[in-house]
Amino acid sequence: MAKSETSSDTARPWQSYHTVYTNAKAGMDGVDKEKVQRIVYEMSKGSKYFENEERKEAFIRQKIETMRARCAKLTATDISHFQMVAEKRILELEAARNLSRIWLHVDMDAFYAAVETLSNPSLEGKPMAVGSMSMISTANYEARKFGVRAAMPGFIARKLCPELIFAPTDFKKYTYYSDLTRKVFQKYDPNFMAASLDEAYLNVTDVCKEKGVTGEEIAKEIRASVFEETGLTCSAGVAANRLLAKVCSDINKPNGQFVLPNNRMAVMTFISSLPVRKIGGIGKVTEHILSDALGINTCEEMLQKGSYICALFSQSTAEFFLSVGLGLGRTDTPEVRLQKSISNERTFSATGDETLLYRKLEEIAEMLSTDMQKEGLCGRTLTLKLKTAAFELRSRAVTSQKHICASKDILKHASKLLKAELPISLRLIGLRMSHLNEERDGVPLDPTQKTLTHFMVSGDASGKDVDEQRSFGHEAHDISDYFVNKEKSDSFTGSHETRHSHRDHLDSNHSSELNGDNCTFDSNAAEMETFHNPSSDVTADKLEGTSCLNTVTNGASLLEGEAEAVSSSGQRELFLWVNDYKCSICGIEMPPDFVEERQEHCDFHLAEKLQKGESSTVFRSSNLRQRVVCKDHIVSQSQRKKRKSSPKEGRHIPIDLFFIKSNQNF
DNA sequence: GAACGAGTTTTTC
DNA sequence: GCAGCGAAAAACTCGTTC
Repeated sequence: MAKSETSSDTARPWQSYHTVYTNAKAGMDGVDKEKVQRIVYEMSKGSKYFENEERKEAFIRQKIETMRARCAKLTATDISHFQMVAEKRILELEAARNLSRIWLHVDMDAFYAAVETLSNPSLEGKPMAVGSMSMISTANYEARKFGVRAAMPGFIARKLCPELIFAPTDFKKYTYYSDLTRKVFQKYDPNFMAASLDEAYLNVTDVCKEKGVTGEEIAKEIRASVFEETGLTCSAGVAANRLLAKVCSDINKPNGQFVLPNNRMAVMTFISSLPVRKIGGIGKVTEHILSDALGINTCEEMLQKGSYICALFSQSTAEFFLSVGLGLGRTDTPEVRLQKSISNERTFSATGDETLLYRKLEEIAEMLSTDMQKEGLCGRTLTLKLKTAAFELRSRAVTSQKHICASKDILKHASKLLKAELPISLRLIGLRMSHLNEERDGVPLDPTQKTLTHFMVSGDASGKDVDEQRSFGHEAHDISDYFVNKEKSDSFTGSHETRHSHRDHLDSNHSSELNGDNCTFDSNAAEMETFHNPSSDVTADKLEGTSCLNTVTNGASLLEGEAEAVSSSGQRELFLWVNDYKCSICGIEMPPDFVEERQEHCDFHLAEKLQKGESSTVFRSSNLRQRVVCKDHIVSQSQRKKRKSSPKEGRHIPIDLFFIKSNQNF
């Protein structure tokens, strides 16, 4: 089943170099695949990229070997068991087959390239690609004849086709034309699903009924209409579900369509010989695994080897493969398609220069923030993606309790993550925000998250006062030393380099304009909440860095929220970190960056008081508001793993238990 | 064992 | 002449916590 190293591999080493470029794409039927593979191999070998690809390839081979070994270990009883499992699942899937819908997948032909040709007719008939020397986004059909295609580095593309003309990407233009096509789609399915700028799924069941026409006729009409509106051609696939419609739209590309009748026999015949790679969601790696571990190359074989699929893959993956074997796909239109994450990343010449790296990070944070604000999104989990000079990928994430979208907040957390990875030589930095909601910054904490802090400050656990009460306008934050130093050195402040459109550039070395906010303390970054008590001047004292907190030597520490003031029975009692290190109540020492542990420690003392029965008056009175809390809960899991909780950990009260206890006191 | 978070992998254009 | 391989999103896996 598996491909073993043969003598031809040694004689023609490029044959075992798996790239995505030999996968048949529309317009590439007559391409000399071996020649393309050889050129790609020869231009790549010896590079760091190539070495990394080889590492990845070896990893996949290992995975395949493991799977084959697992297959070999399956006993006859195992196989018969999994055969039954597969058959049962196939019957269930078959019972749910829905052939009542007519789905249309519309795919614009070489979209970016076609738009470029439209605006520059001299490109007509010439091989051209949209992109740059480092990477191309798409190629027209003339270029595809040479093996040039999307996701190929420009320098390889030029080697394959020396006449190749490059056009820079212009997303504004593509968006404009995309909008024109969408206006057409809208007429046929108001709930059409845009898959990308140049692709959409339309449920035309209703419109076919209304007009008394077939899916084929609607497809023709739509394609004609798109051409009329844009001057661009597209291809369409018509089938009973989205998965099949997508496969169908590729069959008669460009400027064609294919209709798969809505009957089981037609679907099964169509799917039987279909290579698995044609299915959306099955890419280079899955194809490789299915082929080399299980000998599965066509969709039909998914069913034939159902027992092995059920034995080797997770339930959801097995189910997907079996449904592919049956030619099943989604037939519904999801009511809401919520975006799960939003990200921005940039590649640049590999560097270990920390100043440069921080500058890049800052640019990306800025771009991400802009994108998020455009979309009206805020997120809780920030992931830093890094690609080392050796092309190895890493990611580090932090999850905050608060949804954020401001660049200064993003940068604050991103800086911490990056700082932990230094020194490092990088060629890419990316930032991704997930756990999105659609509300703006400053949303209240999720009321289901019953943190002690939240409970205390809101009084009624609703959290509604949190933002109103957040009053520190001049906090220091825990941003990396770099930004503090940067402000001092003024190496960026006041520079007014142009900010370019982030989508159009690879390897752009521009520096974004750095406004004062990014260099100075920001108002939200420390996430410090102050609840001012008219009878206490804690807030004012802190702001002025005087009197009651003068045991803390470092003024900045005060502003970082490293002090806690707890009021008890109207009598002010200070709880703070002496010398920014030592708990004033029990004397336990904890470094300043143990933010979460410190918070936990504060909570512990507070809970201790409550347990001693000292709490009721505190909670009943408005003095509750005078607690100054440090709420920076944002600590990466990796950091958490490294650090152990305070020695008092054993006495920590589970938060839910605490709620029960304190509610009893009310 | 479900939910969640972090980190990795895969796919797509 | 020379070196040189992207960006975005989501799924998946695994460990931790409750």
